[in-house]
Amino acid sequence: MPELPEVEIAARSLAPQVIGRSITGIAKLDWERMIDTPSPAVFRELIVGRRFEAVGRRAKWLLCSLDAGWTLAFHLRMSGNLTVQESSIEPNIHTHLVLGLNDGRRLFFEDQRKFGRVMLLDPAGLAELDARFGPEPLAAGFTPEELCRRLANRRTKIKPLLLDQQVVAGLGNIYVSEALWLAKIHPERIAAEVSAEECRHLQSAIVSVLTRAIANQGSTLRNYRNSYGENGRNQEHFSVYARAGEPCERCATPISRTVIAQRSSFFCEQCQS
DNA sequence: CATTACCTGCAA
DNA sequence: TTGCAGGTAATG
Repeated sequence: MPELPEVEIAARSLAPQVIGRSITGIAKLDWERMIDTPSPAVFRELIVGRRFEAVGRRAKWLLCSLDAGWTLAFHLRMSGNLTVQESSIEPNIHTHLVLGLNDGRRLFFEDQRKFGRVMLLDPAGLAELDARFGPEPLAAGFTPEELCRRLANRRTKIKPLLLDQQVVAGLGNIYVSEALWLAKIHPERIAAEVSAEECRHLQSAIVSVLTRAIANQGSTLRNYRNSYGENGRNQEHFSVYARAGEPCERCATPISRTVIAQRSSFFCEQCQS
């Protein structure tokens, strides 16, 4: 899926297209299991007439603030896409939710693999969601010291630990591999054994990898598009992800691929230790 | 910690 | 046909 940069770009591109618009109705909903909460019946009832006031992000959730304190939350998981389409465009078989907007356009939630989720939250529900995640890596609170504290005493490998959304919010398989390469840390290192200095490098590597990905409009491997339907370009700038066998850009050693905690991991065995 | 489940499509 | 894919939750 979309990781933090892709969700951030999805939110930024969606915002100007929906803010101030109201939801006139549900034009299509053919996979009710994607509505996590409330029940699909209640969701159908509450969503009509709601007005978009803001669009943001927390971890990998895209959050639409609606009137009356409601939040419409989307998780794109592996293959989800949110786009705004003209009234003449018909949804395809992978578009499972279509919301009508009062400017005649429609918001499409397309999701080939059907892992995506939608929630309509009241303020308490939103607070509960927020509490499930660690710090936002691009916010002021994400300091080297904060990251160090979160790695301390953890006997697990650094790579799966960084995928844990309670440790740092929004990282996924691509950007963890990229950040560990930039920080020259081997993905199988025990988290607690990462030194304070390495931790500082890792914190700054996470920030720069994510910042660059956002500047490049996110990474499009397969399904990801922004809310105008446009591809990201960051996949052209990967240093290690999906580049097994290609030369490391620092030392020319072929990039390795291995499986750590059931996920593909890419790294340079020469310059990451 | 690992395994399985959730889904579909694509490339080897 | 098999394995793999940007994620996460629920199991041993």
